[in-house]
Amino acid sequence: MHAAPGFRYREQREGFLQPVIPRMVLVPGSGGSGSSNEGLLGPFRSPKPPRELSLEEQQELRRKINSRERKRMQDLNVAMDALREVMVPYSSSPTGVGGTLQHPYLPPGVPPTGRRLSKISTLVLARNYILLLGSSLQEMRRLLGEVSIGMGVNGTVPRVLVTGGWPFLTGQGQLLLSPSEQQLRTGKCPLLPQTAQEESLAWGSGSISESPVCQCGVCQSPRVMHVNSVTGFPK
DNA sequence: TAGGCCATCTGGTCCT
DNA sequence: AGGACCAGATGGCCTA
Repeated sequence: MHAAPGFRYREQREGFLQPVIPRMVLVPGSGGSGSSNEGLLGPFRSPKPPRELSLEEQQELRRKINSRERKRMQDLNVAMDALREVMVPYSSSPTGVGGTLQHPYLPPGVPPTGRRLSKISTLVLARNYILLLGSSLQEMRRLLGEVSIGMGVNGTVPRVLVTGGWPFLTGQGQLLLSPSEQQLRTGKCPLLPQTAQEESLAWGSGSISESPVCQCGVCQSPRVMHVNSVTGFPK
């Protein structure tokens, strides 16, 4: 495993349960999410406990529940790591050919930190990546359409590229910019819509502010993550 | 030292 | 009944 700064794997320690379980049993109404049944003990806060359990049974049950939850979160982290592996080339490469490599999903001038992506950053970047792929696909379809029309050739363009089969952005709100275009727009996030119309299409209604840059501070990426409505991938 | 990020525990809710 | 999922609480580690 890699050991990027700020990255750690917490060891499994089943003994960690020991000081926790008594807390649950001995401190009525402690911890948890502020349920209204304060005063009842541990896992049996429901109005009618199904059946009596000994202290050992309670502890065993709590161990099982904790273990399941731990496993669930670990599985989630495995999936998150798998997603990171896809995003890592775009998040942690310090250099590229001929000098620094611009992060394709971070605004120009914002260097990758070299640290492991946080969960939220991973999700935001992955989302932007998907949007970019969709835009690229759309652009490719458009170019292929022009080529096929210019050549007077029908049926030679892969059908999936022309007719769809994968969600993508349509209309004038294309987020795809060529590298040269991106460089011309230094200082702005390359994924930002460039016009009011694009703004409306990309962010939908109810976006948060007039600032062109995401205010979340995660990656200074587009505001799409704050849009209330489901991301539009019109067919 | 404050803030960010994370793992874990815990109780509640929903589903099978 | 048991498992999955969720969100709040808590505490540890790390970085600026």
